[in-house]
Amino acid sequence: MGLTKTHMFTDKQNELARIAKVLAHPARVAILEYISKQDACICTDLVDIIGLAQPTISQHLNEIKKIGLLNGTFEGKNLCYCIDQERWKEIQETLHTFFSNINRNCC
Amino acid sequence: MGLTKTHMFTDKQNELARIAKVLAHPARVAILEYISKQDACICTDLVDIIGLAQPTISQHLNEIKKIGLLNGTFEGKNLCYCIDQERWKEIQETLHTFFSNINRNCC
DNA sequence: TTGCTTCATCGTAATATTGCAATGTATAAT
DNA sequence: ATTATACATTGCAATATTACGATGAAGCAA
Repeated sequence: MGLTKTHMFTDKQNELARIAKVLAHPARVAILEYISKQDACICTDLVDIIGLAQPTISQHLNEIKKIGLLNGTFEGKNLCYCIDQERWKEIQETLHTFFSNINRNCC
Repeated sequence: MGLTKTHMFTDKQNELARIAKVLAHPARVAILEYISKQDACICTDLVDIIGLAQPTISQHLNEIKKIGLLNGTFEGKNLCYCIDQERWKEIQETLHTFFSNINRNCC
C-alpha cells in the first residue's frame, strides 16, 4: 500500500494526474512562472530567486523536465532552461478539455 | 525537511499548487469525471466503478471537498455528491490564467 | 429490537515527496 | 595546473500520501 494503482485508470486519467503532480508544488509553479517571464533565456538565478538550496531546485527542474515542459541547452558552463512551447500548449489543451467536459447537474 | 516551504511562495502559487495536488491522483480525476458525467446526482457506485476500497474513496472525496469542488447532500442513508459549479469555473479560470501568462522566448 | 446499508474515521503499513549537505563533473578563468 | 563557477547526483532524514482492515455512527427495513 502507499502505491498508486495506476493500472486501474485510463491513460488519459494517469496523464492528467502526472501533469498535475508537477504543478502540485509551489516551487515548481514559481520556477515555471519565472522562466516564462524572461525575455531572454536567463539561467539559474533560480536558487537566489526562489530561495531553496541548489540541489532542491535542480530536483524540481528535473520533475518539470520529466513531463517535457523544459528544454535545457548549455551555454558554456551555464545551462539555459526554457519552456517547450509545443508541450506547454498540449498540456494547456489537456487541462482545458478536462475542465470543459462537465455537465451541469443537480444540487 | 520533507516539509514544503509554503511561506516562501505567493498566495497564488500556493493556491495553484493546492488545486493541482487534488488533480494529481488518477482516482480523483476519475471521480471528478464520473460525477460530472451523471445527469442526476448519483452517489457512491464510486467504489464499484473506480475499484478502490470504500475508505480510500472516502478519503479521496475528502481531498476534493477540501478545495471546495464537491457539494454533498444526504438523501436518506445515501450521500449525494456533486460538483460545485462556481468553484469549478473559478479553478478553470485560475489554471487558464496561469497557462496564458507565458511569453514566447528563446531556444 | 435486530440486522443491513451507507458512509466516515481511526490506526497502521508501504511508498513517495521534499529538502539539503556532501560530493562529483565539467567548463571557464587565472 | 589551480581555482572558481554552475550545475547534477548521491545519500539520508523528515514529512506526506496512498491504501485498506477494523470499527463507528446514522438511517432504513424487518
